[in-house]
Amino acid sequence: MKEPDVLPRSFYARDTIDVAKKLLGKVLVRDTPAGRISVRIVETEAYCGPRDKACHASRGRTERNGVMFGEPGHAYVYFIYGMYHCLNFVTERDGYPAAVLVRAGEPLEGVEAMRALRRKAKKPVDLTSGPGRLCMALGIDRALNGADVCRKGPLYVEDSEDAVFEVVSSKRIGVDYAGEYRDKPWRFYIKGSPFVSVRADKN
DNA sequence: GTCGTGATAGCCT
DNA sequence: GGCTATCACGACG
Repeated sequence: MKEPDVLPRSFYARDTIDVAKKLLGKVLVRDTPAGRISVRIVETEAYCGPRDKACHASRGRTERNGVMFGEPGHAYVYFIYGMYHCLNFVTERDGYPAAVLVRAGEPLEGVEAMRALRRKAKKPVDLTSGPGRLCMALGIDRALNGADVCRKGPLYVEDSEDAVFEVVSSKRIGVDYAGEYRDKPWRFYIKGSPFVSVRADKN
C-alpha cells in the first residue's frame, strides 16, 4: 500500500471556503512520543479574512492571531473560554488573514492514547466531536501554534482516498455577535457522520 | 433524551 | 471590565 501524501502548501493557498470543504475526509495526524494519533476530519468552519466579523483577524493583527497573517499551511491554535484550545489551518496568500477551524473528527488510529488524554469521554463518539474536545484528545495546545502542517512533524494532514460522501453546509457555531456575518453558511460537515459536534443539527 | 447554567482565564476595549 | 470560534454536569421526565 502506497504511503499517503502530506497535503502541500498549495492546498491551503486558495479560497478559504474551498479549503474548508476539501479538508472534509482528509486525515489529521498527530505524531507524539507516545505514538501516532489520527482522525478523519468530518466538520470544519471557514473564517474568511478581515471583513468577516467572526474572524479573529477582523479586529486587526495582535500577538494572539499573528499566525493567521502569515504563510498558509500553518496551525493557528488559540486558547478560548479559559479552558479550551481550538485548532485552525491558515489559508489564502501570505499576508491575508484567514483560516479554517477544525471542529470534529472521526478517530482512526491511537484511540487508546486519545482516551488517556481525554478521560472524561464516556463514549468513543465523545472523544473528538467538538473543537475543544478534538484538541484535548490530540494533545494540542499553544505549543503547536504556528507549526508547519505541510510536512511530517508533530502535526500534519494526509490526503485520503476519495471516499464518497455528501457535504452539508450550515451557519457557524457561536458567532452570534458577528453582525451580518452571523448567518453565513460557512460551516461544513459530512452528512450522516455520527462524529460531528453535538450542536451539529442546529441550523 | 433535552435544557439551562456555571466554570475559568486570556484577550481586547 | 466585558466578552469569548466550549464543555460538562445536574435537573428534569
